[in-house]
Amino acid sequence: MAKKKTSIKDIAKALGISITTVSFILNGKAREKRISEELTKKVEAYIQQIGYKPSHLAQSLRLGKSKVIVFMVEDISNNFFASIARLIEEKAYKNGYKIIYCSTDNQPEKAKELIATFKMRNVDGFIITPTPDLESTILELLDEGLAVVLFDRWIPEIDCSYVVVENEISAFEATKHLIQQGGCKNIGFITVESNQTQMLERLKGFLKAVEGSDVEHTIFKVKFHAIAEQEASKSILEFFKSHDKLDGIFFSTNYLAFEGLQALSRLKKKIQKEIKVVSFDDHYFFNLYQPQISAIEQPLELIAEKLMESILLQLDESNQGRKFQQITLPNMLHVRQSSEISD
Amino acid sequence: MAKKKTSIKDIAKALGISITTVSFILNGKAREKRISEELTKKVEAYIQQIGYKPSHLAQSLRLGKSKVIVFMVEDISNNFFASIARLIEEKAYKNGYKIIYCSTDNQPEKAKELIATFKMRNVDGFIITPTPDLESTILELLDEGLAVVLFDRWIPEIDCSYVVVENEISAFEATKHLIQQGGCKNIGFITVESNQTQMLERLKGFLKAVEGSDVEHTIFKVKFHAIAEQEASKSILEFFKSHDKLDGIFFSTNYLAFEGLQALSRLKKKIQKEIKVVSFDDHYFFNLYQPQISAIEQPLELIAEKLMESILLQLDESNQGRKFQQITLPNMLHVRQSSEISD
DNA sequence: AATTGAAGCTAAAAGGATTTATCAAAAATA
DNA sequence: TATTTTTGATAAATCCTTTTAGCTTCAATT
Repeated sequence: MAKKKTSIKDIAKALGISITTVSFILNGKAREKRISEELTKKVEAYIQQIGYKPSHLAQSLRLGKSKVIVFMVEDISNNFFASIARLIEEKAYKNGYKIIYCSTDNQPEKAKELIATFKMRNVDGFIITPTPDLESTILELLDEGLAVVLFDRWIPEIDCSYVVVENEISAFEATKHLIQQGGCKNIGFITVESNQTQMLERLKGFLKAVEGSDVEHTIFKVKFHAIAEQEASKSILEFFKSHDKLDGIFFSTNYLAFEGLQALSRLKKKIQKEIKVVSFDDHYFFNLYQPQISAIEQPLELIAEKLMESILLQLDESNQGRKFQQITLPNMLHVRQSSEISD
Repeated sequence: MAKKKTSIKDIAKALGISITTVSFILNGKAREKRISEELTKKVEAYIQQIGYKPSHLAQSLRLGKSKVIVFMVEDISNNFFASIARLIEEKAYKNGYKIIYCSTDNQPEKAKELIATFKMRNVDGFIITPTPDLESTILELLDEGLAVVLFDRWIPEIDCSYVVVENEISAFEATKHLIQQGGCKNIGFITVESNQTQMLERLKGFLKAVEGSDVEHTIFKVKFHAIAEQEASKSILEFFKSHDKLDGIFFSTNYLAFEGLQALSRLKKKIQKEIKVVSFDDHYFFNLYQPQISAIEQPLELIAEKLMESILLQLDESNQGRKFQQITLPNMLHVRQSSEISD
């Protein structure tokens, strides 16, 4: 088995020419390096015939570029991240890059360790949803000339590329919608206890909308351990029990909404009739659920596109000068039954 | 920026010894190669101090192993595959392997192209959900000594490792359940038009259960283009309209069920009261839906575990001889409201 | 005839590791 | 004392490319 791969050396030997010549031809430098057209054709034909492909490993070693991008997210099995993974995949392959994924679980130590292992693998770039406490590590990456793009959340202290969405504005608008179209007078905002920028921005948008009005509001932050131990539902249930005056709920992300929906159904609360609901991060099921749940959709394709555009820009050797892009994309509120006046 | 990485050469020079010695010590061969304890300690201390890590690229080139496993699935954004991705990730990293993912969309050409690109990247192994028409490509991989494990579906013609689940038995049991506990007399089986082994096995199990009884049944295969173009829901709706006598439905996979649920809700069919429902591939949402949907859960953790076990076995150099494992795991039927007698 | 220039191709270094074969000095044996 | 063994370390080949610097040969110029 395992017949050993043919190398550029074998080709040179077979044709009785030098390795250098073959390499030049392979890299399309035949003209530039004045290799005769005749020889060029002959070599190309031979390469074609035996189906030779250069070793990426050797190329990487020589060139110091591995053509690998790391996609480091909080949890690759999460629908949002998996969808982005799917979308960046094609663009990466089209540009000759491969993608290695990994999940941090939002744990700084894990993220740092992963980054360290990848660095010694000579990867070229990182697409990252940063965990807390990651500034110095990311600064190091940038310092070493690696391509970095943050997404979903970002780090205010660091000047680098990122792709995020208009969290504050969208949360503001969705809250306004709950008030104006939904007629809510007492809204609960359910979020996670964490300092992730995207969550803080959503909260900020909510507060802005609610504070300018005569609407009452309550903020509930689900404890981190509750999410980890899948007790979020119970925790949210307790919250609802002790706040039965609420006539509107804003979930800061879809997995909280899922837990919340379960809690509401257990309490026999009638969504839409008794309580309006809207969630950040649209999901297939929001359409399927009865009643359908209003939600803010992030522009996945656009995010993926911008992510790749941004990282490829940094990886592009020919391009010099400032390469950082800071992109904030608009979302789209899907108004469904859960936040409309019931008839 | 980008201060160049220190190499083993630098270490040798700094300590005034040879590269060979450093390499031996790095690889824990100091004793075997009779390097004095004194020197060994000195070198180790220095390595520790400057935080040197060997270049994986150079190692890979030299050793012909890249420590990379390809995870090639139908669609990485699919919840099932993304979950497996998440689970194998840790085990891979723990064993020094990295995982590159890619999606085939079940297209043979795409799969072949991807495999070709990865081969020239010197990856060590493949975890694959095979598309149709992939026998020869996979045989080539095996022939070249690469580690291969198929999962989800397999290729009967090829003798190699795979990890699948008891599709037929579980489908049989779930159908029996519909008949016996659900009291169904006329069951529809909704599946995709495809020859994927797992789908055929599920159908087989269904037929076996239904043919031994006096229960009527109808098979409906959603056309491939309908799924691709997101017209599955419409197509299923039509099916339901033309088969309004059905009192039970078996969905061969969860995404068909989601579409089917939408169709049923549009038809105002009361699940549980008028029609029992069960689906293959359990999903978080089945618990959340009202009524909760009965479903067959695949043992994700176990699948992931066996996948890694099986591929690591093949990658293990020390182990020789037969290395193929053919594993079939049992599923678990979660009986929920949708298939129970309504009270 | 001597010099210059271009055309066409190649030797060899570099990139960072592993490993085989070898060597010098010290210790053990005859 | 002469010979063999052991100890401790290393030079150099190898993995497969890319790329710099250089080497012929032949034609053109002075």
